[in-house]
Amino acid sequence: MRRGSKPTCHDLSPPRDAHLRILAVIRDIPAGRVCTYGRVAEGAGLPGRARLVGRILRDSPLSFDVPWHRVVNASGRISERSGSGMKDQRHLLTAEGILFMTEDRIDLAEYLWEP
DNA sequence: CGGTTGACTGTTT
DNA sequence: TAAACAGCCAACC
Repeated sequence: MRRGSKPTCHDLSPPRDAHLRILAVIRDIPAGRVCTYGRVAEGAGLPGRARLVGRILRDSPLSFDVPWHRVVNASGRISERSGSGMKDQRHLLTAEGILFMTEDRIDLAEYLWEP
């Protein structure tokens, strides 16, 4: 390896590393449970950055490999987005045995998983 | 380089 | 219970 000069990908933590940690946390959410954006961020060592979690699920192609549908907002609702993946998310959660408390709300007291 | 945006959240009306 | 507000910060003009 060339000694020199170039910083490499293992030095400190570029934003990129934060993305991977967030995806790693989401990957650990067990079936039949959910986690909130804020808790995922916290579990990744990034307190207060819930929006970053949402951004990554929206932008990163790697999000296809994690149970993205188990991430809901702090109100126990599915966050709105440009497309209509919302209905799919609800269907996936229901298929895992999660029951909705009301038309659009999940009971976090029962299903919330914490990293 | 500065303003806008947004799969968010806790607090305050 | 619900809406409005303020704080948040990386990505994107």
